[in-house]
Amino acid sequence: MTPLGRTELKATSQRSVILDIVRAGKGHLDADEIYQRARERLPRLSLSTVYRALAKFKETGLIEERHLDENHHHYEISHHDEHHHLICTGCGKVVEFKLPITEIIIEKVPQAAGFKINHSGELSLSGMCPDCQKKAT
Amino acid sequence: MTPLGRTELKATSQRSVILDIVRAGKGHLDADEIYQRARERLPRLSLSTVYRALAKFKETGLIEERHLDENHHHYEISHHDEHHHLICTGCGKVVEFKLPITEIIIEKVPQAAGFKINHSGELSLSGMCPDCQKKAT
DNA sequence: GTTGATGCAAATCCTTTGCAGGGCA
DNA sequence: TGCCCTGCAAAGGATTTGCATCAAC
Repeated sequence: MTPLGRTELKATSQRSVILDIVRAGKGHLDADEIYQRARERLPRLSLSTVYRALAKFKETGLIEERHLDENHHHYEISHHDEHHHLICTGCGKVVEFKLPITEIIIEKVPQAAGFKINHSGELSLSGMCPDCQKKAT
Repeated sequence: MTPLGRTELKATSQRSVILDIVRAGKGHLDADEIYQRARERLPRLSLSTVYRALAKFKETGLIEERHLDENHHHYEISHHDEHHHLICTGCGKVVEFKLPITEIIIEKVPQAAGFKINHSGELSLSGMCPDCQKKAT
């Protein structure tokens, strides 16, 4: 079986399909969406396998868990640059952008002095995109 | 019964106790913690009342819901200035700080142009505080 | 052959809802 | 009085876990 990145995880077909889907999903899929898509290729797949695979991937740093909204998680392949999300409350569109928030904070926030902020610092803002603002009028 | 801020909500003893606790909790209590504390004063209180009161308070803008961690919500009295949280992964300490992230983004992120970012934009970072870094060595 | 991964079902956690009774305006 | 609020119990969605089986190393 093709190895999964450079991890020590046992490579199974389930895992490679799941990882594939997360990769193709451009980062904004939740567990259930991943499950639905994976099932088209592996009809006997179970949801718990999806959760367990995602947990392992997260543990080894292959993917990251995001909290775009309040009720469940979304997953994306780990990037190495710091990026964040802006979600339109109108149409649900997700805009990804880069900004070194961590640096900005270290620089401007005295209370953060000495804190070792980890890479997974995440910023999710919501707002209304130009299109939806027009529609709303 | 003492009115609850300047809202039109019906004032009940449950609600005033709950609001009191949220206020005293300095913003980092979840529903169950609020429930436990409120029960000391109102032994017959039910958890659903807590959830319903929090929902109402949120709706009227009296409090805000935060997503400091992955599994449940935290509540705090609405502030009028934009502030964010830095959570220590070692001891769980929460440091609040002020920073006009929204402005910074509008200014530096081209993709955000035209977006109307709403006030509730929130940033939660995690990291390790100086004390915990020492202990970890 | 071992060890870790899977599928299934049941369990758990957090939150919401239905309903009948009760309290504030 | 009328309407909103409450408590209780049951329902709901997301995620986790126990267990026997199975596949990767």
